[in-house]
Amino acid sequence: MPELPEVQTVVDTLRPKVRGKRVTSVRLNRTDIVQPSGFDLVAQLNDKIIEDVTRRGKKIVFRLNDDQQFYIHLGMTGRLTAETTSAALRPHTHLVLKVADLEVRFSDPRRFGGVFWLGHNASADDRMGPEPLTTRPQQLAKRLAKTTRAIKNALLDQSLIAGLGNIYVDESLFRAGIHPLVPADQLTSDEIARLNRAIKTTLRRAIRHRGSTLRDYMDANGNAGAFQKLHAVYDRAGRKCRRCGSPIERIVVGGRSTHFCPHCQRKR
DNA sequence: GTCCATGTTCTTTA
DNA sequence: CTAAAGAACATGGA
Repeated sequence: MPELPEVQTVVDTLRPKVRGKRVTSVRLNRTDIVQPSGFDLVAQLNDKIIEDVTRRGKKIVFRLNDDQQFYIHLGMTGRLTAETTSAALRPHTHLVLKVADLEVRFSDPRRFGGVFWLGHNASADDRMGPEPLTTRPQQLAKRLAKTTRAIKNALLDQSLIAGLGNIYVDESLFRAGIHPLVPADQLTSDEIARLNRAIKTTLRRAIRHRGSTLRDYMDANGNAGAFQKLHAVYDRAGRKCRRCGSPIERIVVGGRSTHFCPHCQRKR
């Protein structure tokens, strides 16, 4: 559920509710969602002030008043919400922070997400590629030239470019008119310029529509996104291409379902 | 029962 | 040695 636009929307809705506020209690229901394992999250978080909440790739980064940092990754099914104490607790709620009159709750049925302590020294940038909203075409070109993998797989690699996932890679490739199986190092500079632009436009539109809700995603206020209604290819196999009317195809690339228009995204 | 899922990391293969 | 491909993780919905 959570790629860059969804994570950005969570941060945008959570930040005003917690920034500058003190964590007055910490309840950790499952210790195995914390990294490094065995770390005493409760002791380290309790009574700290949340100075800021920001996004890096798909990470939700918290900075505390003692200048320590940690991040929450939502994995596939994670939700991070700020709710009143009386709101019903979702199943699989692993962490609850009391912040002012609200509870910040992290729930995640599949537990692919988690809480990652960075402390003073570790950085949220570790093994992360550039932010796609500010990546320049030449920068993307240089990175793509280093791999023979299909462009679909390359764009999913967070160390190549950070924040894209299965939905927005498919949507961006459609907008750029590039077939998902083209080897990354064979894209022309023209195609890369188009791709770079398509990624930015797609992500900005998705953020404007508060992300895509397919099943689990909601922002910190519990609201679903609306961008799924505007998807051109993702989860639209067999339906008509919005541009040319051809049926959208679904193939499997690197174990992930991949959607594209065989007419608008020709393989060379 | 089967297959599939918005993600990442570890292991195996080439 | 390195890059790429595959398996694994855990749960729930169709």
